[in-house]
Amino acid sequence: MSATKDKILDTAQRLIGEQGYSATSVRQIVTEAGVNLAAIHYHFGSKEELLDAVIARRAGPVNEERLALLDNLKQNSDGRGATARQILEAFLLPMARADRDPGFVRLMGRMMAEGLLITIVRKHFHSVLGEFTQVLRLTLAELPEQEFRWRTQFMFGALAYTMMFNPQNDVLGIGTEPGDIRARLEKLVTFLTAGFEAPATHSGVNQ
Amino acid sequence: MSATKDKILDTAQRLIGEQGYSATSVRQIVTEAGVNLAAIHYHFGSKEELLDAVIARRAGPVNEERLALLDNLKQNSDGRGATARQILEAFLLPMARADRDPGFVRLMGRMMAEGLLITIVRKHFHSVLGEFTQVLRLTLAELPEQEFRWRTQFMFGALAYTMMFNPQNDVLGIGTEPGDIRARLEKLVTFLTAGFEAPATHSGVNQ
DNA sequence: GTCTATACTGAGATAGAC
DNA sequence: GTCTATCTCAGTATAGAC
Repeated sequence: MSATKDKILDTAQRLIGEQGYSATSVRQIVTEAGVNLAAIHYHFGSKEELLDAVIARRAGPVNEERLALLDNLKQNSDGRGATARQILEAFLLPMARADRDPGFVRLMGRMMAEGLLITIVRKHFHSVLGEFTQVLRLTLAELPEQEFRWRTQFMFGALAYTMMFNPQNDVLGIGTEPGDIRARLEKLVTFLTAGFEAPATHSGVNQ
Repeated sequence: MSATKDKILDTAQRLIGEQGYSATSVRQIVTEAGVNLAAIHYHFGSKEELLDAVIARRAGPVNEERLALLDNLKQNSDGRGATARQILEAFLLPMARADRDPGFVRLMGRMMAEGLLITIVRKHFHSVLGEFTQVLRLTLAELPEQEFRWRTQFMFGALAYTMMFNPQNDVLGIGTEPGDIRARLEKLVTFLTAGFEAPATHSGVNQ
């Protein structure tokens, strides 16, 4: 692994996390990394594949910890299933481990929020997400299917906003303080647990 | 108001809502609208000001209905304040009125999610958002300040994802059905109400 | 007042010299 | 492995036709 490659990965993660994918040019990345423009094409093929490499570099450990925690839940909660809170903690808190590399958390939030290159995000997280929604579905078995799926969507939106939050450009202008990532995600778990456990919406035709 | 201007506004709203702001070129907009490239500069000045005009065209009625509903709540809930659910309904459901122009809802979701041109979104919605968070803060007076602010962030993330949802490019791949926008937002109100009313997170140093 | 043709700068991608 | 030159397409700007 060349030093050039690492410098590009580090710089790309930082700049894309701060500014977004589209707003970050490869020319800015190579300038700040101190390498040549064509180096990105040589090492990664394209801007999009560079992003893929940035995510691939850090996604593995996070997913491994998630699955390990989920396995623990499956074994220790014999009889009745794990609680929604336990499942959500197992899914969300491993991201806080990446706190040693906070740029990765922000980058993932950006990617989930922008929604354009979501195929790359799915490539690295789709299977583990499927495992979690399956377990969570059993715990919330009484919830109508559409209500459950929409709540999963709500979770992702809230998670994306939480991860990409940056006090420097507070999108809401409400003065939220960052705190460390773990404290953030713990607040999110509280919020989501209550949301998922709420009784189903009683509405008219469209359930 | 020229027909050219309207055609540009309609096409821009649709394409940006579907593809995102950065992924939509002004050349694509003028081609599909059947007008000349320079028309965007002539009528709006720039791509960014075009987006501003698209939002300005629809934001007014939504905000007026929001404030009217909030005023009703203030008057009818003498003694104790309005419930969190009532406040969230007054803030979220007026967007469903724009269901007659579903492209606007999707566009707003995109803009909130992308976060790059959030200054434009804030320009049209910041003051009404401030009114709502103020009223909601009184109802949830016992909640620690940081917990309340983070929950507002969670709300925005979930709202952005909900509004920009498009079954054609389901970002999570979980097969969520769209339903109509009102049914979606009602489910979101249920979810958010429970989340906001949850007891504060009991944690260590970082409250 | 509106619209068109055209040119300018900077982006990502790529071929080929070294 | 690295760099220069160049291609295409993006947003923008302007001169001038109607």
